[in-house]
Amino acid sequence: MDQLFKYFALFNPLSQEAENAISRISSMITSKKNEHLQFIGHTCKTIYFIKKGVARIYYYKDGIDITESFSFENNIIARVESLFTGNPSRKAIQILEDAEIVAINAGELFKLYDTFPEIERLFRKIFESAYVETVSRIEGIQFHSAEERYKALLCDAPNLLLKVPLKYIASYLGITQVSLSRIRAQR
Amino acid sequence: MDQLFKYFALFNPLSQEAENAISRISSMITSKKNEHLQFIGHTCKTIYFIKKGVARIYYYKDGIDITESFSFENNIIARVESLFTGNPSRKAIQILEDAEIVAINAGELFKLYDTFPEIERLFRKIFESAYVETVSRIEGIQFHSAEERYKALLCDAPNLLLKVPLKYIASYLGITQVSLSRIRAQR
DNA sequence: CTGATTATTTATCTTATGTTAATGGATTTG
DNA sequence: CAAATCCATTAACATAAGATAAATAATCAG
Repeated sequence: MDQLFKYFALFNPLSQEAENAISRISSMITSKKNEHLQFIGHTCKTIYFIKKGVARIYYYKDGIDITESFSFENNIIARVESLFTGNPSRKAIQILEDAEIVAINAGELFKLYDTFPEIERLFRKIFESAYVETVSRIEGIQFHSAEERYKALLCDAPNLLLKVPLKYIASYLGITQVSLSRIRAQR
Repeated sequence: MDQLFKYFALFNPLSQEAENAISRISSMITSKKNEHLQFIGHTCKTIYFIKKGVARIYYYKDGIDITESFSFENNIIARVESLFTGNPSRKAIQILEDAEIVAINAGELFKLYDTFPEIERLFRKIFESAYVETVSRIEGIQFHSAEERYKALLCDAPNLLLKVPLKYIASYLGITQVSLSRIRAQR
């Protein structure tokens, strides 16, 4: 759990009691490549922290598997469109590289908000920063070609290539794997 | 201010004291078409609530005016990428239809978070829901043509057309106004 | 080791959108 | 009120990004 609390401290350091409270509603999971953490149709009731490994969120668009996002070590992953609305999610979470994960029970977490304003503040800040990232991703999608986005992605996450099949990267970029191959081929 | 507190109550109803505290750090503004609420390069220190009128956030991409978002009556507008980071914003806020606006001092508001957890919770929820909207907008941009996005936009905000010049809608959709005209022409 | 999955290559084709330019209507402003 | 500016439409043409299909090569996993 230490690793998790170090990550939290980047946003809002917690008191010992708050950390204990979070520990109590969390569990450690190990999961192997290609396994699912969450399935399509279920309502999201867990926030995951990736200690080690890689995961993605994906969904089906017209029967085609689309990767919405990747998450690496030392990051949170959650299907916010379900977590914050209570609606069932059309999305799934899948492990792409053997992973160690902390699973935080979201229902219990939200209850902790009442007794620990510092915890509410922590997650407010975490999701504010995720929100800001998402806003700037829109700009990237709308005004850059697939090639530019691919290069930007590599800058952002250079080890992505080592860990993730290209077909997932292609769908993340919004193109076919054939197109991605072509992009990679030029030089 | 009543209208604002009704809007707030949709997310998290406030106590009388909390409402008073917010009133104290807010001011009423009226602004005419084409005026600016916020300029490029300034750090965002205000959250606006639109009681009446229309506004947009825009920025320049390669010298071209791009509309990032529109906001209508009964909605919040803020440049979150600056508000949450403290960085100067590359974006501006402009009024598109004569407006009455409540301006909330963000610095003071964030201080209120310490004394009024209910206010922190309120804004947490407001921005969580904005975040969810933004996530789904990405899907719209990546997997729908400009034509589909235009139609979806009209569904979403039917009175947009009456209030906003088409050139702004075009840049919001990521296309030129010539292309938008062509899309509108077919039937 | 062998079948299954994944990646690459090539070739062809589609189509959405950009660019430029001309026009007429609307709106602002001196 | 007239001139000037801005806005939306239309047309003609260009183009380039990416889809699709099919065949091959490489890699992975049981």
